[in-house]
Parts: sequence; structure tokens; C-alpha cells
Amino acid sequence: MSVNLVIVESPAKAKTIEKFLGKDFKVVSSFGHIRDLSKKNIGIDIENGFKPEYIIPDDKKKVVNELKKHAATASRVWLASDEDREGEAIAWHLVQVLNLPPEKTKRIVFHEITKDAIEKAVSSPRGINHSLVDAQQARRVLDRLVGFEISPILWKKVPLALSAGRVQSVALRLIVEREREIISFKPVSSFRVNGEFIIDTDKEKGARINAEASKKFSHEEDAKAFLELCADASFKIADINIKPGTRSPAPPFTTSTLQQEAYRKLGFSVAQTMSVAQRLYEGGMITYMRTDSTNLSHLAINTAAKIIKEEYGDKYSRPRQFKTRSKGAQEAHEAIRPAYMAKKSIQGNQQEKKLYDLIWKRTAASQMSDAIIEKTSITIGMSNSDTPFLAQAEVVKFDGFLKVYRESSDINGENGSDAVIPPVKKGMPLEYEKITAQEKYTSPAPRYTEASLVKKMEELGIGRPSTYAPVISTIQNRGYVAREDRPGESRHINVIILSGGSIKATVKTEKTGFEKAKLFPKDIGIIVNDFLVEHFSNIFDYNFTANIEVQFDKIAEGEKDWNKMLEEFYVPFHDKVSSTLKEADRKTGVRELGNDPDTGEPVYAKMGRYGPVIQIGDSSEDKKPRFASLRKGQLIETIELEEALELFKLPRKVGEYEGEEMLVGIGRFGPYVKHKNKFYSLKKGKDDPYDITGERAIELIEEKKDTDKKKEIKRFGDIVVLNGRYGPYISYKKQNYKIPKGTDPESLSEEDCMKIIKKNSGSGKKK
DNA sequence: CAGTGAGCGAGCTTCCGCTTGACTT
Repeated sequence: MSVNLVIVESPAKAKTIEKFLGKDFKVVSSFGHIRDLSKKNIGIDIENGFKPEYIIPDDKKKVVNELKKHAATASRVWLASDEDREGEAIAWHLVQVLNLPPEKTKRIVFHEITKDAIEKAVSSPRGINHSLVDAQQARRVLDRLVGFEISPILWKKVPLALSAGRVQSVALRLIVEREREIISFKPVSSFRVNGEFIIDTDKEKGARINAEASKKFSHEEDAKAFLELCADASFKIADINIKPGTRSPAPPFTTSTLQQEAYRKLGFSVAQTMSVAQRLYEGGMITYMRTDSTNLSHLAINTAAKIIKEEYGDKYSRPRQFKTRSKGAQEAHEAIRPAYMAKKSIQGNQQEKKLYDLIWKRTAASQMSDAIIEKTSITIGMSNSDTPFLAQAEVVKFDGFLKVYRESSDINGENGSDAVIPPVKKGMPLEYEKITAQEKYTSPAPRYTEASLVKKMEELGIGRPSTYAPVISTIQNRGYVAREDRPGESRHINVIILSGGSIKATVKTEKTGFEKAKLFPKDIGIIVNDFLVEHFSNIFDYNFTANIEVQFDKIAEGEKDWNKMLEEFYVPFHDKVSSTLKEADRKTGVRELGNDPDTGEPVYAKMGRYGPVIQIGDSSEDKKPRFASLRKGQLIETIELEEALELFKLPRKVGEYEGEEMLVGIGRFGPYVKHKNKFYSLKKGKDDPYDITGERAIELIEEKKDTDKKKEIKRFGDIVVLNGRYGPYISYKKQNYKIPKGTDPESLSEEDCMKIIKKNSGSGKKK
């Protein structure tokens, strides 16, 4: 029985490959890495040349046993893990753990899952590349050293801090530094002048041109003076400039660009995109979704060309192969594309259909012709000023790839001018209909979204396709960063309008600072970041990863010894770890805000044991300071005295009801009235916790009691049938139970309820 | 879930990358 065993990393890949190879081949999966560093004693014997201590994690034991069984009966084992640093290491660990003898072990690689590529791989096997394995070990050990030596310093020196790492801490730094840019940003306003012109000879048809003055005005008086000039001026077309141009499609998706576009076009979070893509991959509908490559297989390029020609005609087809440009790309896989281009749509839920459609269009567009455009610029001259008005328009002469796909931009409303310019000739006279000078404020760099953070991380070369989503979850789970909204504020802007020869000034309002699902640093994130940057500036430098990647590459090329590289890194690093542990002060981010006007005591903002607090007064033998927690959206870094003192006004008594005190405060779910140990929410936008009256509080209490009564359908002792947000349910001993569909809750008897409770209490236990 | 905060200090936490489920909301 001569059986060939092929081991790949992913089970879905195993299934596909087995179809291509004959029945002499059994294809199984390792489910990624099968060994990792032990967590005991850092998992590294530092004294002995950084010798790693590898263990098989509990959740991998079953897989390893299966692999051992298969390997024992196979006469030849083909290690087909990915062709990159990590893949090579997986192959090596397999050799070690499965005790594979060299004579029956072959290492093969392929970048695309096509019959051709796999057959070719099988016909040209090689051995394990030990230099590449060493580069991976260096990467792994370095990450462990950084993470496991610095995190414990944080536990000691920063309250509530939890972790640090080569990647997560730089991601955090990006967010903290961006926030500081925004905090210190001072908006400046200037006036932009826009004119709406009518072609003089064509007044009836109403052909219009919108144009902007080539100059901005910093002061309102200057803008007004310019409009006064306009009132007396005559206008004409001074110049017309027509420029042809082309636009090319974006390359097919990588993990990073898929996450960005799915966020911009479909509103998916980074994690959501990955889980939907995973399902598409497992269903055999798309290629692998964790990739940094923009390569397409020849087969994919050829079938795409065929389909594009059929669907849109020959002139829309333009096969291309894109070069991967991102830093540190390892290109073990293809770009993310449909498994079968012929399938324009798929079965599945809405999310799956939408994501597939996006991938199909992006892939197709990448294989289509450039769009041909014509850019028209018009200069409108003024008789009494040398400041012209300019108009620009773009006409698509041939749509090419734009027929199926247009990439979105991170910046809203900057997708080019869609203005249409009527046919005009040089020298044509024009009349203004309306000329408006409107104040416009500059804005700071935008806060990161999950997707734009991924983009930035990729640019810096930190993180990998498999870790972008997890890292973003980590910094949020640690409480360093939160994805939040901000309602924004209104701001007045001055507008001056010239129309029919007269000038009028008005004031408009606009929204500023509105945010939706943006990444904000939290106090603890800011303090952790400042501590890390203060003591380990070299490691949390934006270029650190790029620099050590150069070293890893040298190891992979066999030009450098991996232990030596680690030695060079570790000696100064560990010195710094020791000295920081010994010398660094505890960091609470404390800021003195001023003095309490009532008592004269100092007021501080700082990180307390349970979170950010304001403290009034110092601690002494006979006096305890007073504390109040910061609210959502407030930062130690920016809170001011007045705001801080406000926090001490709550909770406050608003009166008595039924013989017991009513207290108003603000909790995690917003403002509340507390009465007899029960909480009643204040109405959003209607009630103000600082001036709500006792009568209103009683009203709220009664109202809530009333709706609670309506919620209850029936009751048998401990068993209560209730009307909830998601329909009727049973509540019993603090647990909720779903009522099966099609059951009328009114008709339930006590026994029926017990049955439902018993049936459902088996499932869903513990965390 | 709507509190807490001093100081002492047991026992715990933590990294990045490669893979899926098995969980809960």
C-alpha cells in the first residue's frame, strides 16, 4: 500500500487539492501551526543561545495525533504548507513532531490552487529551507521577548495596564498620536468664493457654469471687497483647456484592501469582513482570504478575459498582472478572487452575496481596459480684477473598468467633480447669477477607522493579513481604545451673497466634529502609550519592524545567524527592562487642574484603581480626598476644572417618595433616578440630571412601573412570561428562555413553561 | 449595572502568526 500523504495548512484547501490529485493521495490539514513556545519561563532558554522550548498546545493535540496516525501508514509525506517564513516553520515542526524520516519526506510549494500548479509542485520537490525556519524562530522569539518582558513592567507601573507588544503597541501609538494632533489642532477659516454664471447669449435655455475664484480670502472684509468688484465687473470665457487622460483599475483584493473597501462600501467591520470571507472560502466560492499578494493565476486571468469579452465586448478586456507593492509582503497566496469567475453571483445570506459581488467586481475590473477621460478646465476672466474664476469638469469618453467598479476614497465628498460644462467658446461673455463667499474651516487629520488603521499598519509593515483583525480587537479588549460615535457641535459660518447687484451677509450653521465608529484612545491607552514611548522608544518606533525585517531577511538568506541577531537585540533591551523596572515611576497620568473654589484644595485628574477619576484634596491622616469618575468621552488629558467640578454635583437627592429618598446620578447606561434600590432611566434629550425635579422623578418611576406591568403576560410563582424586545419569553430564576415559534404565550400553562425551561437549560452554560 | 479610591500583597495576567470552530450578544 503506497499512500502519499499531503499536509497543507487549511482544511478547505485540503479538500480542493484532493480533487486535483489522484486517489493515491490523501490530503490532510495541520490547521496552522502545531507547536508554540511554552508559556512557562518565557518559553526560551535565553542563556543557551535563545533555545526555544516548544510545546503542543492543548487544542492542537488532537490534530497532531491524527497527523501521526496518517504519517505512520503513508509511504511518502508531502509537506505543502505555504511558501513563506511561517509556512516553512510549520513544515519543519511537522518533521520534528511527526518524526518524519528524510527519505520519505518531501517539501513542496505552490502559490495558487490550480491543477497545473499542484502537479508542477509535486514534480519538483525540495528539502526544508532551514535558514527560512531560523528567520521564523527569530521573529517568534523576539515577539515573545518583547511581549513577555514589557507587559509585566506595565502591570507594576501603570494601573489597569495589561499588555504590550511589537504590533499592538504601535497600533495604539498611531491612535494616541492622531488624537493629540486633533486636540491641538486650531481650525483656521477662510472665505471661498463660488460663482454661478449664465451664458449671456443663451439665457432662455439657462445653461450655467459653476466656477470657483482662484483665490481664497482670509478675512471677511477682503471677501466682501471682492464681491463688490464682482458686482461691477463684466465676465467672459478667458481660456478653455481640454486634456485627455486615462484612469486605471485598482489591483485585485488583498486582505487589507478587502477590509478597507468592505468597510467603505458595505459598512462591515474588519472582523465581520473576515468572518464572511471565511464562509465564502469554506464554501469554495473565493480563494484564500488572508493574503498580501495581488497576483492572479494564469487560469484566473484567462477565464476573466473570456468572461469580460462575452459580457462587455472585446474592447473592455485587458488582461494584467499586478505587482505587489506592500512592505514585507510574502506572497504565499493569490489575491482574493472568485474561485470561478463565471459565477457572477452566489447563493447565501445578504452579507455573503454583497461581499462576493464586491470581490467579483474588483477582480473583473482589474482585468479591464483603462477608462478614457477628458478633463476640461475653463477660466472665467473678470474685467476689473486679475483673479479669475475656474471651472473643471471631467467627461468619461470610454468607461472601461468603470463599467463595473470604482474604488472608494476614505475622504468623503472628494470623488472628483461631476459638473457638466455646456459647450462654450473662448471670448464668450457671461453674466453672474449669484456669487457666494462662504467661510470654510480647515479640519485636522481624520481619526482612524478600523479600516484606515489597517491601511496604515500595512504601510508600516506591522502585522500580517492573519493578524490585522485580531490586533484591532486586542487594543479594544484591553480598554486602550474604543470605537465610538460623537454627535458633533454646531458652528456658525459667515456667508456673503451677491445677487442682482446687491450684497447680503448671512450666517449659516454647520456640523463639526461629528464622528461615527471611529477609534478613540481611552485614558489608560494614552498612559500606556506614553510610558512605552518614554522608556522603549526604539521598539515602539514606527520603523522598528521594518528594520528588524531586514535582519530576518538576512537570516533567511543564510547571511546571518539567528541567535546572534537575537543576542544583539536582547542585551541592550534587557538592560533597559531591568533599569525601567527599578527606576521608572508609577504612571497615573496625573494632571493638576487648579483649586476647588469652595475649599481651596487642589483638584487632580488621574488614573485611579478602577479607572480615570477626579480627586479633590490630598490624602492625609485626618482627611480623605473626594473622588468622582470621569464620564464617557472625557479624557484626563483634556478635562478642565469646571467640567471636573460638575462631576461632584451628582449623585444628588431630589426628594422623597413613598417614604424613601430619590437619588439622581449618571451610570454606565446614562442618567438615572434611584429609588428603593431600583433604577429608572431619565429620558434622553428631555431630562437633565442636574436640574430634574422631584415631581418629574416620580413621574418617571410611575411610568416605568406601568410599562413593566404591561410587560408581564402571566406569572406562576417564580416563572414569569414576559413581553420582551425580541418577542415573548419566559423568565425563571434570573435566566431567560425562548418560547418556541408558533406558540401563543397566553395559552401556556405552568407545565408548558417548565417543559420549555428544562429543554433549554441544557444548552448555553458558563462562559 | 449605577461602587470603589489607603496599604499590604496571593495569584494571576502577557506576545505574534498560522489555522478553525465553539462559544455568547
